[in-house]
Amino acid sequence: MADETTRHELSARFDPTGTEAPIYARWMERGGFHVDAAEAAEPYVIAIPPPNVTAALHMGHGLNNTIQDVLIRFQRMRGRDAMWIPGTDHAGIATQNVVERDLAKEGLTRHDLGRERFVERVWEWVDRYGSTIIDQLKVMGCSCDWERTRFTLDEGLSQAVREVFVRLYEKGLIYRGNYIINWCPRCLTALSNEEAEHHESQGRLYHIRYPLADAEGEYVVVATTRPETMLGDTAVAVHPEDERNRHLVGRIVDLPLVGRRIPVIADEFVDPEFGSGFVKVTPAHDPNDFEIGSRHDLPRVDIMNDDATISEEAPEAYRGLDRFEARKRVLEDLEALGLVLEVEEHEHSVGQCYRCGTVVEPRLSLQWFVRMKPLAVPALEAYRDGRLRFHPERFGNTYEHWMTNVRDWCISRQLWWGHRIPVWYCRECDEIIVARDDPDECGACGGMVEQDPDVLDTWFSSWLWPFSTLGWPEDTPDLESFYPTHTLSTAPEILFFWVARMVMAGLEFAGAVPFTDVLLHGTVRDAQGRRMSKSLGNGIDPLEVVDRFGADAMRFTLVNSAALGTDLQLDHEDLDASFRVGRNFANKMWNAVRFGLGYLTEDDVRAVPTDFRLELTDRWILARYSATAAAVTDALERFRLHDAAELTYQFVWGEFCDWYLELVKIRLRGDRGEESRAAAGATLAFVLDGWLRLLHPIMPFITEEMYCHLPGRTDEDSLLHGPWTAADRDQLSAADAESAVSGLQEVVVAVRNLRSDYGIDPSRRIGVIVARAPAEVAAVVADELDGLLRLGGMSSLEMVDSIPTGEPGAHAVLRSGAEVFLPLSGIVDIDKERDRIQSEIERLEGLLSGSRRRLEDSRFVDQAPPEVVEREQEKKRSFEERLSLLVEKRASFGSE
RNA sequence: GGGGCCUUAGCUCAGCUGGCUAGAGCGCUACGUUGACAUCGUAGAGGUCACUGGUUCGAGUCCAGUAGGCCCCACCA
Repeated sequence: MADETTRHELSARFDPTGTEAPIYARWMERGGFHVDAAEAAEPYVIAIPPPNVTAALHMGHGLNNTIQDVLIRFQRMRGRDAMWIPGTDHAGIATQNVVERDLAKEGLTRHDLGRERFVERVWEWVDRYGSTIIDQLKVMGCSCDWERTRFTLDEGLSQAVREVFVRLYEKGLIYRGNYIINWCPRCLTALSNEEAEHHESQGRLYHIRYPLADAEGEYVVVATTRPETMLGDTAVAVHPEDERNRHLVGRIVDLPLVGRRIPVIADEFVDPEFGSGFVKVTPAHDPNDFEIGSRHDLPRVDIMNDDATISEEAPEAYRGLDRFEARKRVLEDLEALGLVLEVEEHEHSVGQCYRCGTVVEPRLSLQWFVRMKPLAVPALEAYRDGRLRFHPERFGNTYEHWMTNVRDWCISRQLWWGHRIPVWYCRECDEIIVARDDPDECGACGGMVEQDPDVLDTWFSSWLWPFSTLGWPEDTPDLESFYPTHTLSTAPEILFFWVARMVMAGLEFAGAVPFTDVLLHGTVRDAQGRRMSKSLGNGIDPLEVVDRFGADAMRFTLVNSAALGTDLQLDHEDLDASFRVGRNFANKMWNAVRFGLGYLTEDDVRAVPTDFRLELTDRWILARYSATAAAVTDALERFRLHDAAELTYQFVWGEFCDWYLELVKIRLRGDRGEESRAAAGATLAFVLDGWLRLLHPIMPFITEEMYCHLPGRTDEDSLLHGPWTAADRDQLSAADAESAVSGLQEVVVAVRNLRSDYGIDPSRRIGVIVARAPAEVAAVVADELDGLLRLGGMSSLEMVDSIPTGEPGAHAVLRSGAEVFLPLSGIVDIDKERDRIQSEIERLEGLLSGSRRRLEDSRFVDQAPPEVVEREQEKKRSFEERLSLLVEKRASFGSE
């Protein structure tokens, strides 16, 4: 509690401010989230997708970590040794960029500092800001095993990275070579295929004439979207079976602007149908051309520097120009020579650096690669034989497709921040040393060695996360107890970057699929459906939300809005509208408990309801609770968190608060004697306690707070370790009670309905007559008469055999078959009543005729399952019965 | 060029293996200070479940096609 209010003076409004932090502190003090390997009999493990160290929490984190916490808390309450491994990622490029930007404010570049000092500087940054996001997760209530917090660049994980590199190298799965990679000219590093995001963009296709060297006035026409790369052309290719052009194979072309003489070659790659059928071949700047070049042994002319300016390999006129500047210049010059035949608008996809958005340059470069095919085979198998499951399932297709078509992974980065590549080159001989420990000298000749200057792709450490965090490559007890983990929850966009690669690494190095279930949640979007991003300024700060509405309200809203596999929309301009649902629900819960506290005693809380003489409504709410608990459990087991939220919400608000609390008030006051009070008290306490449990995974703070407030409990108590649900303590189902209470609800609703139809003053209490109520409904109506009268604003409720005729009033026939009659002489207007009844008759007639049609169709009766037919017959009977009563009623009005 | 998803009340979406007299929250309208809750209560209006065809006793739910929107993958210059 924020203030000094005691149990009996809880404020009418729930204010999470000041209550959440102390609760979290209590959990931490008791070591509530830690699981020791030695005592983990039945572990349930999630490894957090490590956020970037420099990141600040955004709603995507909010959603993902709420999901994980719900799962962890659910399993913890069920008695599993639930362990959630937290940590952060060093995020190579992203972090280096952040620190470089910071340096830039001082007018410095990393080169001014030099490598060593720069890396020190990044570490300082990490030490200063690195724990921010971890602290923020705590504010959200995340129950991670904080003692196990890891960082992808810490000592242990670095050892794992090195071990993996060496093993793969020794196995021949890591190699170094000159290939076309994606180069970011701003970050000045190579990128993997996954790190180059392809976006459709409107570009131009330029058709350019290349004169034949030996025939004046004859040309071949090539088409390109990157004209500047022509400076590096070393051939022109046609398809070997291209009837139109193949006679030119072997001829020589004069490469304009450059003056190089290049051959016309034949290669299968060329599509004879596209354009003129000629392709310019630039082996150093295009992956296809590289392949063609390799097949034909063409020279590779790299015309670009690292920063994408034109290099010394190109004619002087273009040297030093930026690639886009060079493009313009090349076109102008070609234009001047009359060699530009045509310029076409052309939509094509252009790769961009996933960190800075700069257009990447496919470029020949000497890099390190991982051979992926051999790793993909077992990873694919694991999915196909069901050891790995995706939720929603459709992502399995995506996974399968990527795995089947996986290409080698470029893992070297020309950065300073990251795991240094464990490779040394001898200065004296050709020896390459790949080692677990830093070598002092060349093993072959004793010469001086020099370490490769590059670092590894960030994902080269992330892909080891599920086992490196547990101590691998050491054979630790943690690894023994907690690997493989169980569930992985993440965003679909890192399926390839991370998830797929973790599966590969897990199988290759730790001998098992790293997790059995992969949960891919949706994207958080703004009110216009746009992705939330810094640049659009449409993000929502989870901390602000927690501040204003409480972590529980945020968590509930997120879970409730995110149906499995669907995106969710939140309005950054109207947080109140976005998080109202959760806040209001928390308030509702608060007040329901507050009400209970006014009546419940310690004995009630300790009692077992079935020890008492339960009344129908008690048995009803116990049955409803039990059904809800089962459904919620099932939903959580199936990762349908949204259903779990929805189900508890409807139960707590729509059944427990709206009906049970209302009906039980009188009994709690003792108006019906101690026996009745005690049964009500025991039931109320039991159900209250029950749904606090069901909601604890989603709303841990308020449920814990309320739980500890129940009579006889103290802050020493906790829901953290469950048990999950007490529903199985007793056999609680009660079909008779359920149909009885729904009959009762119908009566109340009908009365309210009629009152509203006739505009009866809410404060006016009216007498009501009920006839033909089924026995169980009659019983519960009799039992709960007081509550019923209050709920329907009635002065009396009389049960009769049949409704008196000839008396003016409003009439309704219920689904249970009961008739409700409000004698309202002077208020009820005959015409209106007749119209009302007439339209109800018409509605029922429609339903009845549908029902009859079905039942008269022998195919339906013969082929539909018997229970469906039976249900249909019941429906028909009910429609007929209700209709006949209404028709009779109509007749009593006489004809117009 | 492949692959996937979406189209259900004014808005945001549920509706998983076909049986629905199609739901929720918000919004809207009317009414309400009945001692848990106005962050509330009661009632109401609002839907040819995008369209066309098929399978089926039965389709919002399955299949095919059409239209619109979104996403992922892809070396066609």
